Amino acid sequence: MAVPGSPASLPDRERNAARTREAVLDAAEALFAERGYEATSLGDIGAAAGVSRGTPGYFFGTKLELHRAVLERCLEQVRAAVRSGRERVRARAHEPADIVAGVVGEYFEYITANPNFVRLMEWEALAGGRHLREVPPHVAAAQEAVSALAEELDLASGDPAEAPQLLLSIIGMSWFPLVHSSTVLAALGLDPLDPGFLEQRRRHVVALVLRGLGLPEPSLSEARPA
Amino acid sequence: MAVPGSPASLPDRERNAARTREAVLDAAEALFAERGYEATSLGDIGAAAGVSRGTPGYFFGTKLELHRAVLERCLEQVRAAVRSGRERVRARAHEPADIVAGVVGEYFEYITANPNFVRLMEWEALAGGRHLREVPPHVAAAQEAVSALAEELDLASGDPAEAPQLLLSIIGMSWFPLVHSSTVLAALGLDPLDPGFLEQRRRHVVALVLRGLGLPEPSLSEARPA
DNA sequence: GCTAACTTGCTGGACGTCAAGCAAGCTAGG
DNA sequence: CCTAGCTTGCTTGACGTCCAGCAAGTTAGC
Repeated sequence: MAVPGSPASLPDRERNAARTREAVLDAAEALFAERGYEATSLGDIGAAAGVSRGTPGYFFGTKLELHRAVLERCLEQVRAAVRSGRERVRARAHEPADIVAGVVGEYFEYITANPNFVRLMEWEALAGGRHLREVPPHVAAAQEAVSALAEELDLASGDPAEAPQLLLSIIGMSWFPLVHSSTVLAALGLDPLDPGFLEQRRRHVVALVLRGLGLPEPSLSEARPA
Repeated sequence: MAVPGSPASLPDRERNAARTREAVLDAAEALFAERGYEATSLGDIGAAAGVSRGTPGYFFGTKLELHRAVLERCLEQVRAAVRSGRERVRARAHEPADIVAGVVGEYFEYITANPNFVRLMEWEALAGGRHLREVPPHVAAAQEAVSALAEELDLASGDPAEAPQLLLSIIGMSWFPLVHSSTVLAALGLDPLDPGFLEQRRRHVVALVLRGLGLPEPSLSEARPA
């Protein structure tokens, strides 16, 4: 594209494999999350990353391998976010009710700010989890969450055996508005991008979880996470 | 396939437009729910319905129109099921707590027995609701549900303004295990086809909803719907 | 025999993958 | 320093496959 002799030619783009690889990964994440695996072509990904249609294949070999790389990176990010969120909350709160409220609230805010993760998981779930199965971290992440929850339940003199059910409820309630913005939410006239709605939703989820545990409302300091 | 002169040829299939149309619709519902819109070809649908690859197009014109027909039929069925379920529960229960518990429980059992609906909605949601938008009943169905819930909330001296949030939670908690059987549930070692798990899940959802409303546990007669 | 109920052949487009090619640097040898 | 030769980064063309839609054909039933 950039003719060597042309004075008007852009510097084009410095050749930088690592940078290009990341750009492809970013573009793939956005498109896979938006349209799903089937409906996204390698050409689309290349175009979105500002490279040719062959470049994604050059770096990742096959479309499936690229998808796996996207899933893995995204899962690791969420796992890290939850871990650090939990530590942050435990540093400033000690009552189990406050801790559960804080962690659930932070999780809610994280996925709201990074909806790609939820959409990727949703596409993958509908496809039967065939690609995710080859991505190790997802099992560890789920079990980490359930055992952390069981720990708090135990401290709150609740039943730790309820932890898996409670986790399913937390995730289900948190993911739902992100996924169904254009169907159920639209039919109800709710706008999932409205900060007011999100704040209300976060409060509702936290309240349902706490009341479900028989725990009191959290103290004021936990009403909003940092 | 059936060679005209061949004596071994099957009686083939009596010609019956209405029956064939239904067969195509059934096959399309199953395949769209299973694989999604993009990954399902009209040829696959024809094969599953026991007709040629051109027959779906003959009856429904275009793939998109067939999809819309599937969505519409499925939505009407759910709407009818919820309506009749509500009437059935109200005929045998009068306390708001019992009614809410009964209707939520019946809804849970219906979608568990007919998971096609949930999967169709989920695919559609991820695709941006573009096809569902042209199917009128879905808005009415959602609003019907929220106003019914608001009514019960009002009777239970709860806040009717909480009805939309509560509906989102009920749907989110109920749908989640159906959708994520192969991802989150699998990672946690839970089997969503196990009746024991489903029973546990149903109780958990109903309990969370009731406690969220500040309502007591339902009376024994509502522990299991008819 | 005529119309409705299908089936079969065809066409144009899209996509994943592979392979060839080119160009921008890097490096060794002078 | 400078340049030949090699490596790496990326693009382009080609091939095989698949599919939706259309049109022409065929069969069944009245």
